[in-house]
Amino acid sequence: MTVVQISRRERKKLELRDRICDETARLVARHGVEGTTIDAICDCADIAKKTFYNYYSSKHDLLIDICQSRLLNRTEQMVSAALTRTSRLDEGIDIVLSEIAANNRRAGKLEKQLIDYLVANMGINRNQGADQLSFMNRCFLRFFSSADEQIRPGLSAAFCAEMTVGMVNTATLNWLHNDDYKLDLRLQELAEYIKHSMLVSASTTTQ
Amino acid sequence: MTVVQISRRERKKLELRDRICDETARLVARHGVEGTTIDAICDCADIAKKTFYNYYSSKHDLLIDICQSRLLNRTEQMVSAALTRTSRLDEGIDIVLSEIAANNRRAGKLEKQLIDYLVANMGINRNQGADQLSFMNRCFLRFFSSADEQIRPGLSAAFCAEMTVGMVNTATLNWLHNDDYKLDLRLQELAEYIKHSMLVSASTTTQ
DNA sequence: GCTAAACTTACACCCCGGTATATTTTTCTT
DNA sequence: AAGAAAAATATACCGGGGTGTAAGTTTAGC
Repeated sequence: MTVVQISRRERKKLELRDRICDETARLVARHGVEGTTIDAICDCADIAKKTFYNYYSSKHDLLIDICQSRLLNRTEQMVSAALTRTSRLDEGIDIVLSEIAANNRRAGKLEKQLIDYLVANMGINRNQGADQLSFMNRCFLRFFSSADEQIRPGLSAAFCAEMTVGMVNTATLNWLHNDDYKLDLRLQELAEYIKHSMLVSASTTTQ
Repeated sequence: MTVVQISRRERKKLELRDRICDETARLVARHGVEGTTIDAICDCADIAKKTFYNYYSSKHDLLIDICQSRLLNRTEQMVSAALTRTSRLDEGIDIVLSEIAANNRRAGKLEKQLIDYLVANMGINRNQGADQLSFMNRCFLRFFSSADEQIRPGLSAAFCAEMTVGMVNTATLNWLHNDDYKLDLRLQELAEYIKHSMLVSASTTTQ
């Protein structure tokens, strides 16, 4: 039955990698990104420093990995889910942006730290790995490309995707560093704006 | 005649501050931001490390100061200049975005390093000082506020300013980390988009 | 079971940003 | 010209990210 062609060695490696991530997440939730040292991570995960560097080439690498699994992939899934629920981009935009708002609203300390790290380091590909900004761009590119005909003539899917990412990011950043920033309202405003300016108005719809 | 109420002490302090900035700029142009160490800066400026920290509280502080004087203030002046040349926001947008494109096109290594640092650290106000993102927002807010009546009904000047900053930043970031990115074209596209979607079309104009 | 390869470990070390201390030099005041 | 205040200095140090080495441990495959 179990065709899992995975050796004990490989399995243990995966487990350890997970443990490193989990312990790091715990520490970041408690002490923030800057306050979380590699040594502390190694202590908690009960490994030697050198072992850590067998798994991640740098602290940045580790953090991006955590962001990828806990934020970026989630966003991608959200966008995909929106596309399966509707084939109309205007509805999709509403769904996605309101979900982003909801996620941020209920974000705990860990999530806020991660969002902060991620958005602030957007486009920093210190390492080989694909950078986060491109990831988001591709994610929204898939969204807009799924229905070119709903995009306003003159605009390209790539342009819409890039600018959407840029606007969402800037709103998120402003929210993170501005206590009285109303992210929900801004994203709602943004959704209206995007629908109105990037998409052809669906003739059969509200007002 | 010379009413300059500035003591030798104050003058020397200003000179030294300038020297620190200049030497840092030279080093950054040659070795990048990461490759420029405080020790190297102190060597070049011929001061003790402790003296450096009398002038700047951190490396970040210094870099932001350099960015402020060489990028942000320039942008602000550009926006102001655009407003004196025309009272029409659509023309202003064209002027500003094409100048940003031109500036980036002829940016040397130093400028690219600074833009990179600045955009990547947008919103990171590690220190007390006003952060850079707010600065840009205020800058464009002044722009849009100067002629509310030209803004599309339903949109606010604050919203337009924020989103403009976000879109320009994301385009800049994509350009920095993507060799075949056509920033000129994107910014042109963006200018058209902004004019069309944020501003009321001036009835007396082209097509 | 035995061996080779993969992996982990402890420990010492480098680099860099930033701090502490105690002393000397420069400038301002009068 | 002398004393006070401010600034600059050399030097040693700390903490954290990251590396190098040489030995020890686990695993895979026979």
